[in-house]
This record gives sequence, C-alpha cells and structure tokens, in this order.
Amino acid sequence: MLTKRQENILKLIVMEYIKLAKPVGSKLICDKLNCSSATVRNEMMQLEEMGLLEKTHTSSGRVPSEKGYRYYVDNLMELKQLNGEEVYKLQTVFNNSQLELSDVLNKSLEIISEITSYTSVVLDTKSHDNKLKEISVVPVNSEILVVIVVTDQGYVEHKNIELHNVSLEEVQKTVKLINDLIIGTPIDEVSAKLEFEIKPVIAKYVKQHEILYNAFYDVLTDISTKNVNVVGKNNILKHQEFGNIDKIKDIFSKLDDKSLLENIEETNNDINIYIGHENKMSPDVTVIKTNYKTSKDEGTIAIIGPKRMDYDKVVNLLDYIKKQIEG
Amino acid sequence: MLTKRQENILKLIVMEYIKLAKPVGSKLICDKLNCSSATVRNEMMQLEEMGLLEKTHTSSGRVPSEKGYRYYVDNLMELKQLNGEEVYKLQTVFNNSQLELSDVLNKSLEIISEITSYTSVVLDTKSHDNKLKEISVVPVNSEILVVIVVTDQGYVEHKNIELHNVSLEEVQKTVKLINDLIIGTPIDEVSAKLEFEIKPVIAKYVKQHEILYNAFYDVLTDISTKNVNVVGKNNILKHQEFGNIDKIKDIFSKLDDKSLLENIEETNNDINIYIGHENKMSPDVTVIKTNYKTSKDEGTIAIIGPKRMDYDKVVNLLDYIKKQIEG
DNA sequence: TCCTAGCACTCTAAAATCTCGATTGCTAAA
DNA sequence: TTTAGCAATCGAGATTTTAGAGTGCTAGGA
Repeated sequence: MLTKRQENILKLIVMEYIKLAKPVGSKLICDKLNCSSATVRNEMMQLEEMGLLEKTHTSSGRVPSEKGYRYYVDNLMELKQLNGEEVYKLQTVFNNSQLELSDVLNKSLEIISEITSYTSVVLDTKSHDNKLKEISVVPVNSEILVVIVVTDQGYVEHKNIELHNVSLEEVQKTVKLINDLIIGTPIDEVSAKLEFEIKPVIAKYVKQHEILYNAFYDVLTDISTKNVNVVGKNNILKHQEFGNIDKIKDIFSKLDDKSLLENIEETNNDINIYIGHENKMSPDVTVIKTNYKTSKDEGTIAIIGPKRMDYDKVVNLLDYIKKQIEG
Repeated sequence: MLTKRQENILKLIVMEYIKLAKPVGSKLICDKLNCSSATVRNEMMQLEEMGLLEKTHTSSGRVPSEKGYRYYVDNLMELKQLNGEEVYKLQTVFNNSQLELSDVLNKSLEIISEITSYTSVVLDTKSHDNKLKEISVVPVNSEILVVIVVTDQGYVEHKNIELHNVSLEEVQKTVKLINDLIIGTPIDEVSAKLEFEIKPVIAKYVKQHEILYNAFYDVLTDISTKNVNVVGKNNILKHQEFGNIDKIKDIFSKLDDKSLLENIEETNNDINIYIGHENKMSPDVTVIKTNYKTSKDEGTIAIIGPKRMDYDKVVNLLDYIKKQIEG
C-alpha cells in the first residue's frame, strides 16, 4: 500500500515525465511538495523497490515503469474537462449531417490525431442489425454486369462481374432466386445461408451456376467485411521515443498488419488502456481503445502513442467521441 | 563531349554507387579498366569539372551529381532483361481476370515496391471514354435512399442521401428528368451539364430541388474523381539516404499531399525520369513515371526512390506494366 | 603527348579521453 | 522522521587521437 505522500510523488513524476520526457529528479519534486529533496529521494527509493519507478542509469532521475503508469492510470489520474476549442472542432464534424458514420469517425479521429499527436485506428464493421434489403443487377454490356446489394440501414456494396455466354434471363432468374431466399437476412448470417441453403437451389435451377454463385457470394460477403483505417500514422515520427529508424519500421509494419489491428477488439465496452507489454503492438507504445455500437455500425476506435502518453486527455476524448456517436 | 574512357568511368561510378552507396575511389575503377589509378584520377577530375561528379569532402571518392545521373540515364544506361521470377509474379496478377484494372495496378505496384524497395504511386481516373449509363434510386426507408450511378464501362458510384418530407414520386421524377438529359454524357462533361442544363429544369419542375440536386450532383461528380494510392510507403525507411527523421517526415508529408501527387501527371506518354531537383517531391529523390490509358481508365504510375536508384530496373518494370495494361 | 609510380597531404569515421553537471545514496545531526 | 551535506556515479557532449582511404601533384618512362 502506498502512503499518501508516495502517491503524490508518483503522480508528480508521471505527470512531469509525460510533459517533459526527461527523467525526473528529486529536486523538481521537492519544489512542489513541502519536504526536502532527501526525503523525496528516500520515498523514490521505496517506489523503485515496489517496481513503480525505474532509473535509466545509476545517477539519473526516475522514470515511471509500466507498473507505475498502471498505478497512475488506475488510481491517480484525474479527468479534466476538454477545452473549448477541441470540443468545437469535434462538434463541427458531429453536426455535419451529410456525413456517414464512418466518415464522422475518420474525421473526428483526424482531429484527435492532430490535437494529440498520436495515431488513431478505426475498425469499422456494419452492425449485425443490418439486414439485406435488395439485390439488383445492372447490365453494362453483353458481357459485364454490375451486382448491387443494399442493406436496410442503407449500406451499399457493388461488384462488376464478367460473364461469357450467359443469358440475361439466366442472371435475372438467379437474382430472383437469391432475393427470395435471402432478403431480410442479417448480414453476418449471409455467408452461411448462401452456402447451405441457396447454393443447392441455384445449382438445381440455373445453368452455369458456379460462376454466378461465386460472383454473388463475393459481393454479398464483402458487405460484412471489417474496415480498418489508420489515421495520423506520421505522428509516430514526432515522438522522441521513436527516434530510431528500426523502432519506426517495427511500429509502421505493425500498423499495416491488418490481422494485428483486427485483434484489438475486445468484448469489454469501457475505455481500455494497454500499456507497453500489455498490448500486442509494441512494448514501447500504449494503446487506448473502446468499442462503439449503433444500429448501423459497430467497431473499435483506438489511439496509439508512446507509453509516455497524455492518458487523461486521450481517455476524455475517446469517451467524448463514443458518447457522441452512440448518442 | 566525353571521351569513351570518360563515359566508361562515369558509368562505372554510377553503377558502383547505386550498388554500394559509398563514394567510389579511383582504385576500384582502375581494377575494372586497363589503366592506373592515377589516370583514372585525372579523368575523374575532369568529370568533376564538367559537373558530372562530386566529392563529399576533399579526400573522398566520387559520387555522381544530378547532372551525372542525368548523363547516365540519357546516354549510358542499358536496359537489361527482367528476370524470370519477377515477370512470373507480375503475370499472376495480370492473368487474374477477376480483378478490376485499379486492383491490377495496385497489386502490380505492390510487387514492384517489394522487389525494388521503392515507393509507388498510382493516380487513377476513369477514362473520358466513360459515359453515363444509368442512374437509379433504391429507397432504404422513408427518409434514406441510395443513389446509384453506373457508366457504360461498368463503373459504379453510390451515395446515401437523407431526405425529410420528400415524396418518393418527387424523387422518381427527378431521377427521370436527370436520366433523360444526362445519359450518354462523357463523365468529364457531367459537371457542366448538370449545372447549366439540368439544374434549371429541376428547379422548374421539382419541389425541394436544392436538396435533391445537391445529392445527385455529389454522386455524379464523384465518379470522375481522381484516385490516388501510395504503395510501399514504408520502403522509404529502408534507404540510408533517408536515415534522418526530418527527411523522412518531409517525404512522408509530401507523399500524403494529394495536390502534389496530382501534379505528377504530364502530357508526355513516355517513361519520364525526374532526378532530384527536377521533381517537386524532394531534392533527395528520383521520380520515374509514366502515363497509361485504356478505354476504362487512365492515369499515371510513378516510382519514387533515392536518386541512387536502380534506374534501368525501374524503367524496365514500368515499361512492362504499361505494356501489359494497355495491352 | 600520354600514362603511371610515388609521395605528401587531407579528411573522415571511429575510438579514446576529458569535462561538466545533474542526481544519487549514505551519514550524521536536528 | 526529516534534512543538510557530501562523496560517488554516470551520461552527454566536447575534444583528441588514430588509422585508413583517397586525393592532387610531380617527375620520370613509354
């Protein structure tokens, strides 16, 4: 258990280190507290023994350890108000009724990346609530046609398919068959339904069913695809902890790795903080993320920055966004 | 005018420097030529006076100047055959008839970026040959509807619009009006036609014409939008000439700057090489680019790398791709 | 006239050394 | 329990040293 004074010292060190990125010495702390630097040093020694602080070398000031950040985040952090300008910028996005949700997310995370200098990730999926509403076909010429699928929440997916020696009637028949069987199906059940219920029917009634089936399968399953967008990647370059090219390479390649990003999802619905080794990205970063869900979309938004991250500001901003879009 | 021997020396220096990225000394050259290092040194001195070579400091080996690269590219470069593995990889993409052209371009440039370690840019526009084929509307619910536009080459664009208190008949009427007037129009004339011919008609016959007009305007003009894609951006990090973070920041921000990328287009239809200050990106890079045109698409592909770039390989690859897609 | 061997000279990159100042841990006294 | 005082530690930056690669120039040979 930490004493009140130890907590104060830890808090000051974390805040100071986040601000200045330099190991914090006892002098700086004792100026802000009513005690001598020697006292602070004794306390710091104890905090170090508990694993909350670290030294970069024998005679350096202290730096928070991951455990130290964790303690700060769990027990000491105070959420301040967002400042007016930030809220104003974000509001202009939320108030723009022209934009689709995914645009709103991207734009608001652009703003957040700009004001925080961190990197954001949006992982967006059409919500399970989307049901198929209509499949239609527009012939372009004798060989190419466009398949268009719309969900009841207004999502649209389309794909061109090239068919040789398939009559338009054959296509229309397929469309009708599929439409009759699949309209109203939630998008995450489409794939199974196609494979087990619809494929056999088409195979029975339609010539060249394989080509047609595959084409429709593609466009129908595309609609439930996850969509990953990384915003403010270049901000990585701004932080001194990523001053060496190899670290940058590593983080950039992780940010490009879709499979890794898809894994940042979690069941939990709060705002989650993963410090250093707690996340899969890199021991040098912190990932703060939360899930969101509306009737149309669901997904995850995450902010990635150095462990020395402005925790309360990021948590505040994510919370604000989440509330706005779930509104 | 350069003597044969001077040309040989320049060529060797350029090739050697491209390979090893270290200033080239007279010793290395005289090993490959039938003369002493002193002779080579004398020639190098002359080449330096002509501005084709540079020294990094008084007693270093020589490095090609921009003018030196230019001379090499214009007069000395020999285009070798592409190796079989590279051609094979690219062929698997070109042979995949499932893919749309823009996918083919992106995928083949991914391959090129991978084998060369350079960065590629695709700037893709629907070709002027595209003409509007059909505009249709799918109502999602009482307030949201999807507008879908298809061109005769099979391109599709869609957009959701939200309408309050607009009857479906009113919408259908608008669609019919627009369809009648605009079908068959080449996409790059759509914008003007909408503004000067169609807007007045809609204004006359349709209530709430402004909302409807704007919605249709957006989706109809989106279809002729330029599409910029940057491939292999992280490759920038691989080259020692971009070893410092500030240069990386600079180039990354240039690569993100759409307006800059849109300017890489040129009327010329050959493969163009812009070395250092000859391009607008950065004095540290070379941009090699070419235009392409098919009935459906047209645009530019460009490869960006350090000035110390493998010129003949990149030219070869671009030439190959261009021929394949224009095929 | 052109080429080349030889040599003094230049300059860098890396290693080694020095210096300064910040910060620590410890001790002893308040 | 706190604090003042002090020797000890270490890094960051400046300075020096060293080794080696490469040059320009000169003078003699083809």
